Amino acid sequence: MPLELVHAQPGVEEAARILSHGIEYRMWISFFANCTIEYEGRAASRTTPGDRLVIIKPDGSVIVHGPRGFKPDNWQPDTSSITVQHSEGLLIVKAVRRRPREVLVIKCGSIHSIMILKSPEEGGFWMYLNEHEIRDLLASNPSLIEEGLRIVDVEKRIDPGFVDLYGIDREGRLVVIEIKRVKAGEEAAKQLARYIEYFRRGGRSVRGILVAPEATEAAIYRLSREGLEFRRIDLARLYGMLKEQAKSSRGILRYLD
Amino acid sequence: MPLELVHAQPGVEEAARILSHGIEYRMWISFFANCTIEYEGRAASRTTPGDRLVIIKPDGSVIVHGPRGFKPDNWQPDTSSITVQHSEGLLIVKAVRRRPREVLVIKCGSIHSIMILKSPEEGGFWMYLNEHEIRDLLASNPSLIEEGLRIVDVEKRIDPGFVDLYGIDREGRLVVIEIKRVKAGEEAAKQLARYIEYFRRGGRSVRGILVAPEATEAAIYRLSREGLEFRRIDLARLYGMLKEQAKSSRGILRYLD
DNA sequence: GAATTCATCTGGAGA
DNA sequence: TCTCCAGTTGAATTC
Repeated sequence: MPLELVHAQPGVEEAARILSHGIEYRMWISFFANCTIEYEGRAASRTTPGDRLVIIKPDGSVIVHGPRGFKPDNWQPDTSSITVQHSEGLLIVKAVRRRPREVLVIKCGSIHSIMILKSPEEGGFWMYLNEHEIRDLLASNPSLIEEGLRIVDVEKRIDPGFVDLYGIDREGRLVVIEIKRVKAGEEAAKQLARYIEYFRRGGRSVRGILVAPEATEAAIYRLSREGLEFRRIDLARLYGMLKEQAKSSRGILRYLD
Repeated sequence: MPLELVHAQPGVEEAARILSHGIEYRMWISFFANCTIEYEGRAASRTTPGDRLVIIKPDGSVIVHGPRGFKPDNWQPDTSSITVQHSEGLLIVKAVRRRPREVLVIKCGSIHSIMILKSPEEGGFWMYLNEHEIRDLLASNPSLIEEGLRIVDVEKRIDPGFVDLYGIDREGRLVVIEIKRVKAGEEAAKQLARYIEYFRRGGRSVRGILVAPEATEAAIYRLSREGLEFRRIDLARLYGMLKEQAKSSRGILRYLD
């Protein structure tokens, strides 16, 4: 049973007491405050005052969010120490990181509200269909790319980088396969072209296939210009296959449906 | 004067009412809940139940944090709609994005606490020494790179991408300059090589200089093999120059020290 | 520990 | 809209 506490409009002194206690007992803290942020480390920055949401997690991560967007205004992923002080009507939270040496200072003029959670529960884990899994699924089901294709190598290292899949088609020709989990842009086509060029320089005849859910116009054009091919894959279908696999093997993915 | 509200242990129905109201009036919401997350879009994922912090910002961004680390468990940066329902003892928050089509569903079994802020104030803005500023500083002080160098163009667009700085040295030769704010890896050297190749294909003799605080072994080797040069810059010195500039011009950077 | 690569990367600028 | 590229990128894996 989690223990939660909420505070509206605490004074600076009370807020300092609450935060110190929460940090000491590794609680999970979230508070709204009007504050400035100062950061010095790999870069240096300073902000004007504004309303922000400050999060301090049980593991010591500190994250400061502004009112817009996905990205935090500032953060400290792996703090070695967090200290709380109050002086001259300001609440000051200082988070220090050792390597690289970085200091984050949050100066709060007023604290609007504080929420604290002492949770006995670990966050649930999660799983998703990433490029690795797409690659492995295609490696074990190469007919999804082309009938008669046989995969010889996965993540084959060559000079310009890594070839996702490397196989032989039904007519015995070498096939280099580049996989993108999202819409493939021209850059992906260029990358495949670089790999192919490497093999052709070595005097080998080779086909190149870009595999992705979709591709931009520029990518398609670049592929055709380089004598390469595009093969569309259906992510939802692959996800379904993964779920089937998971069900039959009763593996880690059993939570999927 | 911001308006803030806090709620401890609201029931599912009350929580739904509070959240709907907050979203409708574009308030800033933060709540602790035991929940699962389902996401389908560019990837697909589902989690087991766990305690998490959910943030809904005035601009419609949704962020879900687990108890550890800097990165959120899940998010939706630019929602086109957020809906709140309750059914069978569950509070369900659904955030949908149009392009790319993505759906994020948060199912809460219990809500530990809710914090809401109606803030009249925009978050403060901030500034730091980024690659942009390094580039501009070097453009107006090219002797920091080389005595007698004259800058002709900044962010010059060519086919393979953008050239950071483009100039002419004291002997009248063309110079292409690639800047990195952090330690330059082999990829930076390759990028410069691609630019240089573009000019040399055009039949022009040209020097290439990689400018960075430091460079990896692989980068240095690649540079020497391609007949390119490396020039170390001192970030602290540039930062000092920036502060001097800011002081004398009383410009936007006056907060820096 | 350094270096390399991926990420639901995000975000911004330019054509 | 697409493309290119920076980021206090972070995080994981390999060397």
